[in-house]
Amino acid sequence: MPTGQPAIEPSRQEQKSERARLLLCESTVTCLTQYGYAETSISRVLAIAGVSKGALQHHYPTKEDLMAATAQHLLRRPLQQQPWSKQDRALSDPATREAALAKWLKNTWDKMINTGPYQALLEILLATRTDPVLHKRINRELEDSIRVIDEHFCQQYPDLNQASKAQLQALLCANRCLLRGLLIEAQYGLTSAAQKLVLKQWWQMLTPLLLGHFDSTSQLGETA
Amino acid sequence: MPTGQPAIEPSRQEQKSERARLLLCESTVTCLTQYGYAETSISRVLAIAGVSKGALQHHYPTKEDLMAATAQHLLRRPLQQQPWSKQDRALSDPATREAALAKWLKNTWDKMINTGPYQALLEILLATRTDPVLHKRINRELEDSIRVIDEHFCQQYPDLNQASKAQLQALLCANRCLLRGLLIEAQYGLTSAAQKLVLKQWWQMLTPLLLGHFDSTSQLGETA
DNA sequence: TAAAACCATCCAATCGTATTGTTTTTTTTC
DNA sequence: GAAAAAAAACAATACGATTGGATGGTTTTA
Repeated sequence: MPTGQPAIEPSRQEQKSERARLLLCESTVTCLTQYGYAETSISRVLAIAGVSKGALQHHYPTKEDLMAATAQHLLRRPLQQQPWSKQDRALSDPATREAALAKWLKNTWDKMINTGPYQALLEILLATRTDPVLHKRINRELEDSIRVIDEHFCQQYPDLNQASKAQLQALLCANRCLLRGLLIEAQYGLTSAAQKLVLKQWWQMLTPLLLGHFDSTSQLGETA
Repeated sequence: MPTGQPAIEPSRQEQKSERARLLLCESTVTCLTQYGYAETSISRVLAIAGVSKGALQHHYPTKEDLMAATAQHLLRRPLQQQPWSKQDRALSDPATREAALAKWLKNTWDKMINTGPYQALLEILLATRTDPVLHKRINRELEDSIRVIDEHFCQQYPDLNQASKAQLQALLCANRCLLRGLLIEAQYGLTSAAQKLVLKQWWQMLTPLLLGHFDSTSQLGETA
């Protein structure tokens, strides 16, 4: 039935609109990674997208609308990040677990943080510090995004008590922070070898603590 | 002898000039922390400093000059950071060492990273990613600043072989990165308690590795 | 025919910089 | 050592370019 449930298939106009919005957001991302937040202007985004000013203003009336939409676009991207293993629960073997975790850690850096889109997101994030209006528009989605990722990670653990979960979240937060900071550090005077060494060292510190919570009896590095 | 060696005491004009430059740089810092890089304009700095446009342009002809000088001003600040102990070498006792290190770690966060001036520096650093000209002007001083801090830290160790030093530098870099990332994370949805937990966890992971290099025999978490 | 998508142009405001003039300090010269 | 010339510090204003946003018209889709 073509029109059995109305609004189930997007109309041609809706498709067009969505494609246009996507193009604009992606152009904004390109602009942010290439020129930074301070130098990201409406006209520059327009030039990259190859559309007119009126088109942009039709979809996103103000620059703030465009930025909020772009942030949303960027935040929804990493949620596709795979968990430890494609198939659920093949992590009964400790060695498998460690390998899967190592892969996840590496993946987080290679495919999530150390990428153009994340640079763009970082530009927006830093800008929101001094832009309360934009901050308010993005904050909720941002917190949700983090929560989902953390939750997703924790679900790999069979049964997690409150204290263990708190520590895990702290470790995940630390991981985010370190990688984010490393992305910035990598801009100046950090050789590729030095960067690898830092990552190796960090993962070496992190891995046993993350794996430790699988056996509820042995909890390495317990806090308090 | 007042004029024994000429040009030893700064002339009145030089004093005036230096005071003006300092005022301008500090106003720029205020502007950066308050409004961010994108919203830091000449006129805003002028308003904060309370001087005329001509005055600024006399000391710093272009905005880039002002930013470079401000970055320099900010980079020279943290070098006053104290080492582990005020007096050299009172670290023979392991317990004293640990206490001194804990203090140093806490101090690095409280007095160096988690501050307005560092926020300002971070704004400039992120901006340099997409501003090659500014990047080039600042890069050397930036690298030097890091190197000095690292070197200063390593000097606390009596005799350090090459491998140990490499690991120490990786750990110090990781520390910088994590704290920098935490500063950004703290902007959104990170409770004060959660932040403390992350810091506590991180310091707990870091401390034994940093202290391990005092005894050249036992090297914890050795790499490769 | 109405609405959505898109385009071309215009607008006031602000950007960073250049220009010119005034005041203060330093240097030169008698 | 005081007057004159030079230079530095600072101020006021002007300038072209660009900013984000507004307006009115044209094409496409419903």
